[in-house]
Amino acid sequence: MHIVLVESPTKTKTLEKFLGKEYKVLASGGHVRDLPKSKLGIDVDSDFEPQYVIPPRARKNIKNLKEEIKNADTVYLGTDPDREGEAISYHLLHVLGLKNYKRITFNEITKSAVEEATKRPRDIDMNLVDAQQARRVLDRLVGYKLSPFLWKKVTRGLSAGRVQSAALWIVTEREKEIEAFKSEEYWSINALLDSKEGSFQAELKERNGEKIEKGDVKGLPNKEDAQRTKKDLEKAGFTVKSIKQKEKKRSPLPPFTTSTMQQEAFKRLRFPSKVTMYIAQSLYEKGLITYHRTDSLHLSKEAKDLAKEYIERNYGKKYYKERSFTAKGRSQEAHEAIRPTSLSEKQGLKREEVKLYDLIKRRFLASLMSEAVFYSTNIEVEARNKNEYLLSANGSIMQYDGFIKVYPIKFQENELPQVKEKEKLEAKEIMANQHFTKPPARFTEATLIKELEKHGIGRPSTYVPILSRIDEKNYTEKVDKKYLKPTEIGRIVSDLLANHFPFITDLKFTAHMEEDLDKVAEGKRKWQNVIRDFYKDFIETLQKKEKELKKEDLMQEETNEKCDKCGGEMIIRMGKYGKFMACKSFPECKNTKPLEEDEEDTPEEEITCDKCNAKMQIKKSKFGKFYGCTNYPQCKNIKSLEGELDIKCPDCKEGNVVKKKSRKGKDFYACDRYPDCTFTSSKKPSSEDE
DNA sequence: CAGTGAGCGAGCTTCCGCTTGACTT
Repeated sequence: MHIVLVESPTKTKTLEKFLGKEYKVLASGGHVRDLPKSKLGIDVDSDFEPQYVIPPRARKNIKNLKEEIKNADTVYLGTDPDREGEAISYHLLHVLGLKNYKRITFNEITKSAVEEATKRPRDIDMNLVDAQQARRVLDRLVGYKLSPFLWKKVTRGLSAGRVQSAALWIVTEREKEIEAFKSEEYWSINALLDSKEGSFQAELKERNGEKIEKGDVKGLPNKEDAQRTKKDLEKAGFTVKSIKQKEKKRSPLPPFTTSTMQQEAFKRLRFPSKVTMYIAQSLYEKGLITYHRTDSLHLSKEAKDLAKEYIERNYGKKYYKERSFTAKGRSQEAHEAIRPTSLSEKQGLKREEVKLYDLIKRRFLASLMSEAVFYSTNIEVEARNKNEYLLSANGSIMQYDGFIKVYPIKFQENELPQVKEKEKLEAKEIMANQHFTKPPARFTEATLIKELEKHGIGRPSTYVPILSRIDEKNYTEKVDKKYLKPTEIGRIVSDLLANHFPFITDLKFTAHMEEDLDKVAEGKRKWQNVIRDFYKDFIETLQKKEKELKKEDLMQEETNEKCDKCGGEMIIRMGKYGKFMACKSFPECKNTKPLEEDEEDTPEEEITCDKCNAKMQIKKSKFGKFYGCTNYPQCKNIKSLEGELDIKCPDCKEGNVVKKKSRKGKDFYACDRYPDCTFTSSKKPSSEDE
């Protein structure tokens, strides 16, 4: 009897089928040995010797494995073929005290791949294991040294780490960009032009040989300029200058990785990353898709055959196109891309599972289908009056759908009339439109993951935990249930780290680390030397900053308030949820109180409650701000903040129209006499409409 | 497309990357 050890329990049954009765397949369930949770667990004075322990979670399984291997002839270590997988094998070897073992790897769970693997066993690659150890030790040193620094200098319970702090910094910097952004006005001009064959729209591109670009304030910066140009164009003569036509091909996107699956599932299905991964896990356990935590784009021969047969049968031969995908960057290629394991109809799936499965299937099929072909036309139009102008119109028609048949994408079809060169055109209408440049958008879960992946920060198995982390620590919050915004404490932590430990917010740090780890994996460097190089500078700045930075300077502000318990001074301190006022003589006096509301939250003029005549105050709720009676909870009267729309309700003619937010966060307009009047509208009713 | 309001914080916290089942009442 031989035993094969793998990482995921869901693989064991399939493998047993392939390997036959001589083999029993068991799972480690991830890592089986790690640094202790309660202390650093690294002897920094003794060549960074790690002190590994078996985490409580793994104890039971290890006990079971020990029992199982007792009468095994050979133990095959079949963990994933990457850095972490190699380390898991190494730890299994030690924990189980294996003598008779062989290391085998396979990139896909097919009979041939697995049989091949057992024929070619090798030894454990200690260089690869060392690269993992270096990664682990570095992350531990950074996390377990910087977090306590934050406890001392800011407030208890905070955390910092190579990955989470980079993520937080990205969110914080974007917020600063948005705050610093100054919106600028610009105008665009479009002409509706008549030709013999029909009319089309062209956009103004040049004036007297000077380019007018969207958002380029030098072009048409204001209404005056736009109106003057519009007037000039209205009396201008228009001529077709040139017509360019060409075929444009559009290629399908590669099949899903964890990251792109999360992005598309959010875009197309509105699934948060966590939900996507939960559903994917279930599909994987049912054997319907390949492994869902992967950064590989690889498709096996079996996968391509599957797609070929399906595409040719359902859409025709010319729709199939064989392609090979390789991930750019640093994919560890332990698995395939995410794809369906078969293409037969699936039954008994939950509604959400169907949706995600369908998306995965379409994306996979599309990746092996032919390009879509568009016929695109560009018409340039000259105009002349007081000034000379150049306008341009783009048309595009899909000639052949190709992959778009199964994976619809957004594109605009626009057919232009068959004009001829030098043809005179007539302007039916000249339209001047006002625009404003927009600030960059806040990150969503999906776009933040994309950004992290771009810099090689984090792994497929950690994308969701990273998001949870910065959320649980109250470093970020969601705006409109979707956009990430740093909280006050998030900003303080991000700025502190960026100012004093710039390596951690340097997005290239991880990439450099990976280069070093590669050298370790190739046997060109000792892992301890990589760590030592980093640690020397790190611990030096840490010690320097410990002395230099005083919590008082960072966090405490004086106030004019007196403590109403002991009469002492009140100061502003920092907690997990932001600033608050506390008595200076803590811990003798434990008095605290919240800070005054922001000025914008106190009404400009006094509002009195029309039920009990008490004052009303601005309150916040999950649905936004509103006026609440200060007599609460005795008087529960409330008023809407945005009563100043000055539009009478078209239904009851008594109440005022107010803007509200639905549970889903969408704006709508309603009567403020609700529930007496139940008028609603998604658009703003006009005031003249009486 | 329909409701609304806190008040805590200040001695044992914390990392990243693998992987899922759950000691008992």
